[in-house]
Amino acid sequence: MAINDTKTAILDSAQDLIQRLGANAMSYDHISKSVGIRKASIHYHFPTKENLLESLLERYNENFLKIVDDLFSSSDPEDKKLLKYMGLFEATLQDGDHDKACLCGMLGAELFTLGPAAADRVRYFYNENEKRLTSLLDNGKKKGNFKFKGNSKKLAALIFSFLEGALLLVRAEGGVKKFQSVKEQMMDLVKS
Amino acid sequence: MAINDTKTAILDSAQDLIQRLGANAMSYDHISKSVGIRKASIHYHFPTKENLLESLLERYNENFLKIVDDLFSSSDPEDKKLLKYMGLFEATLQDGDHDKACLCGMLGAELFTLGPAAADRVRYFYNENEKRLTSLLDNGKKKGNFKFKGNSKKLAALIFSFLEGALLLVRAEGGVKKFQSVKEQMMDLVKS
DNA sequence: GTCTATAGCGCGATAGAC
DNA sequence: GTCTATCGCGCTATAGAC
Repeated sequence: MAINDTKTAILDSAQDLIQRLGANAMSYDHISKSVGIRKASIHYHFPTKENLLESLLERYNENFLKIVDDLFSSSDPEDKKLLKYMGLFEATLQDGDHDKACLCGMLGAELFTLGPAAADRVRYFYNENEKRLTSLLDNGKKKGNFKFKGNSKKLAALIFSFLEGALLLVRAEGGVKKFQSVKEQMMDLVKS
Repeated sequence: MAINDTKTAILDSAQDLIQRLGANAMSYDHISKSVGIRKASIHYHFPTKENLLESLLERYNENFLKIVDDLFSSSDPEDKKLLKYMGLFEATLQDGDHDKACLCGMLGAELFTLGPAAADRVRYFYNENEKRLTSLLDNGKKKGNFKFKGNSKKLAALIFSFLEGALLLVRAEGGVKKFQSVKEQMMDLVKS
């Protein structure tokens, strides 16, 4: 197998495991079984678990933020962009074998068990998302696509917390259907 | 040491560890060091880890819901009750050594690694909180203490998701101060 | 680049003395 | 009720053959 294909397969497997079970329940053994190579071979590509986590977060952040940037630079009105943005989280939930939370949401719970480099990448993901949401809300409010009391930065943090929390909680009960209904409720709140 | 004192000390230590690090990073070894007894002695009180988790959740749910019930049955107006309810989560964050999330919020991330009895107790906590929030919002809307578009049940789920999410995320950056500011933003949204 | 084999540790759990 | 001692397993990680 070409080196990058194996690397990708390992990262895919690790990401799936973490999004369902968390980083502390993810192991080289699990990955090795799902990828079809031996534990020792994983160490060739990613010497330590901390190293694997860092690479995974780099890929995840880059991919996710790229999608957000494309979405937010489209010509849609701001309210529609927000709905689509929340749809990204909904899509995560339905990805593959189902019941996946956001990678960085899961790692937020386990934040104090991570190495400093991985923890920084989790923080980066939060900050970048809130930044982009803040300007979306700002622009939309100016144009009249949103109508809300309070300030855009605080509302951005609120919406992002809500999305990360909802993704975790609907896995316990309600699933995608419940996520959709609270998503719509969120839209109601920012348009009144 | 009297049996119940030791039991309590073990539960306290386990709860602290889980609220900071998660259930999969909590171990009998850590507890034994913090309580000052040997690992084997913990097994006398709680034969298995699953058993310990169930007892801990039973205590946590009972305590928390009792406080909520007292709070919601007071004579305060509904908006003040909501603010105080959100204050319970804020207090968790500042409890003891700091940076603690809600016990059931942490376990939500690790839900699929828990035994079925513990997972059911986590679900119970979510459902009971949303139930109580739903009727608070309903009552407050009727009396004019709240003004929001949409329906009370969905908004209750939204607020609860937000609180659990925010508690996890502000540990990465912002802490209590950030929690307070998004809490106020939430109040703004339900009163307009 | 992947393999076998193994080191070394921390984990949950048990047996039996006191 | 707490102790010492120990078991067996899964973990991350390394050495060295192919």
